[in-house]
Amino acid sequence: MTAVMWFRRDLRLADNPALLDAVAAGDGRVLGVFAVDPLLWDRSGDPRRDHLAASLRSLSEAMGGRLVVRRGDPATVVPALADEVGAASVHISADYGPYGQQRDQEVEASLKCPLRRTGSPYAVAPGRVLNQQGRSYQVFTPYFKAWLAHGWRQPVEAPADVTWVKSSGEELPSSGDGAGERAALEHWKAYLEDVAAYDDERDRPDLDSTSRMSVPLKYGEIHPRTMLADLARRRSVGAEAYRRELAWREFCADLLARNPQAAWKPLRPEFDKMQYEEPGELFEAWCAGRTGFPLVDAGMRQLAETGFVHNRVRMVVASFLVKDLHVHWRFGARWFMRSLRDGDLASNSLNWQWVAGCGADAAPYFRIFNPVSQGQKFDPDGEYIRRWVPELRHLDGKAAHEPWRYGADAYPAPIVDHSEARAEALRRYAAIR
DNA sequence: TTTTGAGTTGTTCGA
DNA sequence: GTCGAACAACTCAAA
Repeated sequence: MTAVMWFRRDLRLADNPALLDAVAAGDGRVLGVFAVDPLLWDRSGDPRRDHLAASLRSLSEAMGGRLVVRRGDPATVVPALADEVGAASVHISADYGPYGQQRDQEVEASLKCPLRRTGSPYAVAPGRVLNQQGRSYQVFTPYFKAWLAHGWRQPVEAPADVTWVKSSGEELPSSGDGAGERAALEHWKAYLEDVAAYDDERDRPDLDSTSRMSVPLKYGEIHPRTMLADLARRRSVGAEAYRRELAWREFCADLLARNPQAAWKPLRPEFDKMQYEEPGELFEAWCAGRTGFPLVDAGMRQLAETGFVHNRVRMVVASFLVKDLHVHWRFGARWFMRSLRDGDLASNSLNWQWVAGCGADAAPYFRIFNPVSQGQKFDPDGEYIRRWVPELRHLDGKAAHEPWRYGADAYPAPIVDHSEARAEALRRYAAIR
């Protein structure tokens, strides 16, 4: 017999229980497939497409070049391959996103053999952490405590003996540098040496001392269970703080699984009445990094140039769009999803909602980031600004955060008055209460 | 059953 | 310059 392992966002061989099940079901003979879904591919920006292609290349190399990549609707591609090899079963790691759940049901309906779900991209699958009433949590801290108490299994090894079954498929790009399971593990092991400093330094975009694990996690090049096992061996405040961030990722996935509409609609219904501006010139200035606020522009340019933005800066640019420009968060969320290499629907949408004040355990409406003071606080020497905004490289130290005081002809003037914009945001929030 | 205290990331204002 | 208060409303768990 042969089993099919349908890879999606679990592009690794180690710590992959679904793959172990496929190997067992196929008695060692497994056909590994990745279906390039045009619906998802066309919606992704270049950074995600590039990374996915490179990661598939890396996975295929680890499989002796036998990963079968086919382009097309998974509901056609996967059953066709299963027929081709007379598969006993098709194996997946469960997807809890709104699109993925529907797609998997359609594939299941088209298959002649069973679709077996084993594991998920999370240490604790969405829907497993429940309060005493048997419902999902709306507040992070109690969720976190229950998540810790729930616990997770230990990582599992890569399968020892697999005969990867051949079939025809698309050519993969030749370069897989920096992507894939091996790169993810090497990067993670190196980062672990610094995780103790995470608590103190993670908010500093100039130091760039975050783990950068969002991309490997997005594609499942590593499983969070592997990371949690490593963190458990390191008792430090930094390791504890890092574990909390992994739990936030799972909290977001849990919320989205239970509220599929939360991808683009506010969780709190009163926000349907919130007054927003249509995205126009100001929105375009935000996208392009030409708002005249150095920290906002540095972040948006880092995003455009690299497909990544430091976490602290993501909050600042998001707050600026929603609370200074009064544009609906979904436009920002959509821009992020197109631009980010690590773009994950659950983390992206729920964190935008958190900033906008309409999500679960959301930031209070009166918490409005001041882009200048955030810059002075978290980029004290202005280095992050000078790295991404060349027009301001002539300004020393903190002066880079207030170019209007020190002169910078090539740089735009602020497109709004922050103090007035803040007051307006507070008025609009008051109106829906 | 009811009450109480606590809860990711901030800013401004006035003493 | 430093410091505390105010800026809501609601969920959840413990008492």
